[in-house]
Amino acid sequence: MSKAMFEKQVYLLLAAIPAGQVSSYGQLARLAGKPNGAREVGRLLAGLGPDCGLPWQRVLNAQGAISLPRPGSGELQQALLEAEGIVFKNGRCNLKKYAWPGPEQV
DNA sequence: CTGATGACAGTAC
DNA sequence: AGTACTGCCATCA
Repeated sequence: MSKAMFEKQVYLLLAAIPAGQVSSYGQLARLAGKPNGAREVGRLLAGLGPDCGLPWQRVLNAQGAISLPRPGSGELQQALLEAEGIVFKNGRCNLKKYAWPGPEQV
């Protein structure tokens, strides 16, 4: 039951991330109610698929880098984020600058 | 049930 | 700053 709520919260938060901003697995997990459920968030996104209709590409790890198991998808994600205005630096972006929710949202 | 794995995170060196 | 180890939680063999 809580599990369903958790994934629902994750979907909601994911859909709430505005273009040009990114969030981390741990951040979403924390907002969803699981401070240490980062892995569950990643598992959830992995089960969704590339065309689930949600901005899964706006979710990065705590280092602001792409953690996709398949390099091909990683390239796609980076391209999508760059199309939204995210500037990548050596495979990483300024998480502090694009982090959501930022200090102004909190 | 036990052990291993994973789109992670935090701390230690 | 970059690498290594450990911790958490859920799923799979």
